[in-house]
Amino acid sequence: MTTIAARLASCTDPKDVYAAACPCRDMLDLLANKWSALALGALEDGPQRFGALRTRLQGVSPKVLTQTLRRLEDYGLVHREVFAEVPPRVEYSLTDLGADACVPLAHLRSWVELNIDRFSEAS
Amino acid sequence: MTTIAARLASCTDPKDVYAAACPCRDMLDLLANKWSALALGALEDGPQRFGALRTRLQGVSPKVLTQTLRRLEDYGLVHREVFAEVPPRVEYSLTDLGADACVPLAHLRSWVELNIDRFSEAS
DNA sequence: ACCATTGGTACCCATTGGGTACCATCACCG
DNA sequence: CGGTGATGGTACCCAATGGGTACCAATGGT
Repeated sequence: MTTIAARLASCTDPKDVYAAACPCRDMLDLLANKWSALALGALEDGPQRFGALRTRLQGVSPKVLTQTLRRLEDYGLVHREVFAEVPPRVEYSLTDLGADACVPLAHLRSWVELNIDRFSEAS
Repeated sequence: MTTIAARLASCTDPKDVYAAACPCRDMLDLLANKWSALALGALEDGPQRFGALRTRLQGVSPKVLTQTLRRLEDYGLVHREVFAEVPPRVEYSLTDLGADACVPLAHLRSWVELNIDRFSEAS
């Protein structure tokens, strides 16, 4: 097992997203992802159930949503709480780190919406 | 052929990255991508040749770099200029739109570098 | 004659993104 | 007492595609 701390220590030029071996690269890959950006943004409104997120993120399949949320949970951006009820209830919420990550992601999302008219047409 | 303008018009709730059919979704997918974010950031320093970009974006393969740059060019974020020389010289530079897009992406990159220590270890 | 340089492309492969079908459980209704 | 609905997934399967390596074209320099 390789912890993030260990990888940072063994990284000759730490904290540089342009270095292939730097864990920053992995974190950028995690955040610079369509579904991650949308999921974190949705959770800014407060804790959400799986079904609510699925509705909000139009077009996402349950499998992909699960993958996305679990990955965010693994890295400490999202908290997952299961309630022992029937039918099952699972609530996802932002951790402090996740809430902080929302700031730059929100900028990115709103930049896209504000500038969509300026894009060229795809070939 | 479907232009962005046409797709925007036919989109019931325009300019919403959460709508599956909105072109904003595609643009978010374009920008919320590891290599796009790194390539645009590299070009902030001024026009760069293919080889320089390849060196800067450690770990990128030529094929993937080409794909990334061409896609950015298709959507009007990057300008590609070929000089009729031997050996060939190709310079990539930011368009005005690309330069604007760099702002939120730079925030994202620097946020990652500043907060890397706070991430949990991956499972 | 031969090599180095540059910006790719051709080809191939494994990973994985992604979709659909299905499940387990219990409350509730008839 | 059987049927139905709600919920949060997982199992399974597949095409796409991300990605790597090998190679090329063209010419100036030695």
